[in-house]
Amino acid sequence: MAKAMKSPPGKIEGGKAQDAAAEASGGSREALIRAATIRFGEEGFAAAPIRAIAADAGVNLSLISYYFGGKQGLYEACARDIAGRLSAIAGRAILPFGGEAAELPPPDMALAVIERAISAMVDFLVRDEASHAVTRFIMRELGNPGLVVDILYDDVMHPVHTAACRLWAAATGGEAESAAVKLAVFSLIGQIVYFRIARPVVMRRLGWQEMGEAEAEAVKTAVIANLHAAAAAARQENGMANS
Amino acid sequence: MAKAMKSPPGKIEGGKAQDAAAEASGGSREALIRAATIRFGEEGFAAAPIRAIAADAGVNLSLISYYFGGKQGLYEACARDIAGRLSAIAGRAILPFGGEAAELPPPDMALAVIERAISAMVDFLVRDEASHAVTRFIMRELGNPGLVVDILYDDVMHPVHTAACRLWAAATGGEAESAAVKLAVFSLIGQIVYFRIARPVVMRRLGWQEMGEAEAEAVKTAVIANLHAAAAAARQENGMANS
DNA sequence: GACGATTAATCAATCGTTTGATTAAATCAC
DNA sequence: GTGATTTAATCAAACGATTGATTAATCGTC
Repeated sequence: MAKAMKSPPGKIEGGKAQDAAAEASGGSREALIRAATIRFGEEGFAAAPIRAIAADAGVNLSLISYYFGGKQGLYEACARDIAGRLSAIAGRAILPFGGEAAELPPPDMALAVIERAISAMVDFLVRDEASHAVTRFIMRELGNPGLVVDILYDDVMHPVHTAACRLWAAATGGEAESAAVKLAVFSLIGQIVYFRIARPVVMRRLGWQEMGEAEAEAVKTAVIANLHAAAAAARQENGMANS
Repeated sequence: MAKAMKSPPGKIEGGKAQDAAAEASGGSREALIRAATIRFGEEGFAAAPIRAIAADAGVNLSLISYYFGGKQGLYEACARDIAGRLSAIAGRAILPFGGEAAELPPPDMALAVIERAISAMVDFLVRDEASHAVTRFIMRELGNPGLVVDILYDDVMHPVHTAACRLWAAATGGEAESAAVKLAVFSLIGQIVYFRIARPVVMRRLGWQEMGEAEAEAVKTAVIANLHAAAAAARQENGMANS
């Protein structure tokens, strides 16, 4: 079905903060991905008209077919872009301490690394407004697991989760690849993700008017308290002394 | 905008398991809600064509306008239907023990009630295939908080969460309406919900081929372990002796 | 036969895609 | 180097399909 499409026009255009329109020459491809990620994230694939995306990007409608072969191709390009960005963030944040090549720290240090990772994850997911579209993009895909989930899993979720499991095992004395450890780590991640997904509900129930620094700090405190409680229980289970 | 629409045709038709088509006479309204909940849940509002919904329900397209005033009205009817069903389930499961009218049980009993609620929630959310569409319906709405979220919050989430907070406070000695207790309860709920949302990722990482009884049991074990760990820590924090 | 329920037929609007033309840049021939 | 030729990038316009909604006629029942 999809016709052959042209390869990207050389320039990658990394840091410039130019959101609304493509530059005078080139950059249309990047502008489309930027605009489409927001639209797709906010409205979903079907509800986001390519005319609106093209208008947001400040380029002509036809360039979507030209560069990506169609709406579907643009969607997949957004997914790959998100996977790349998240992979870069995760690679910087946790892989140096829990990755396969990394030498694992002693228990209390491992716990501190996890604690810092939780803090960063809360800041990104719960506070950063720029993550809204990305989060919803991913959640929508998780509902229809397909190629995009494959990419996200292989590039981001699996390496990050594996590294976190190694750190958790180092902190509590378990076996990094055991089901119990994997599920414990998923539970921790789940708490954070939930505070993102159910944000409107949480804010209403807590009487919060905004999700600012103080509110994010309260969320961190709660999750980190659970982290320490679970770690203490796991250490006891594994016959490891609590510090 | 929405024209006046007809009120429902008497019969409510509760238990009959007749999914694909409306009954010989009447029941078109209920068949539409049933079919639409699945379509909207799986594909989202914009991506679900009313022609497909009508075909699934085995009724004529025009009946959507006739009964609900249009596609939007059908969507809201689905939301109210979901809120009603969830409210019934929750009312049966936790409100009798933690509701405002209920006399709170002693600490260990309160913990046991929470444990049972978690078990039921995992069975419903993670295992029951019929909950897929409902879950995704709700998550989509949480992304665009509006009238539907208002209904769900008031009818289901707020009463359930409040009851759970009362039970948690009874179990650990905290203050039921304190921010710490509310966040602790949200954390517990979040873990369960996450295992539903990220099911494909969890299954892949754990090497699970299906989400059967054994797998659900493993999830329960992990979440309940966190429950007890968090409760023990909270009791210590509040100067309450652990049993 | 009157009225609520249901139907087929049709409406205008919007969708994603394709087309053909135009411009700017790169490549080639000499 | 310079003019000719090819390629890449962009655009406005139009196409056919599908969308949600509406209409007027028909059915079935009391």
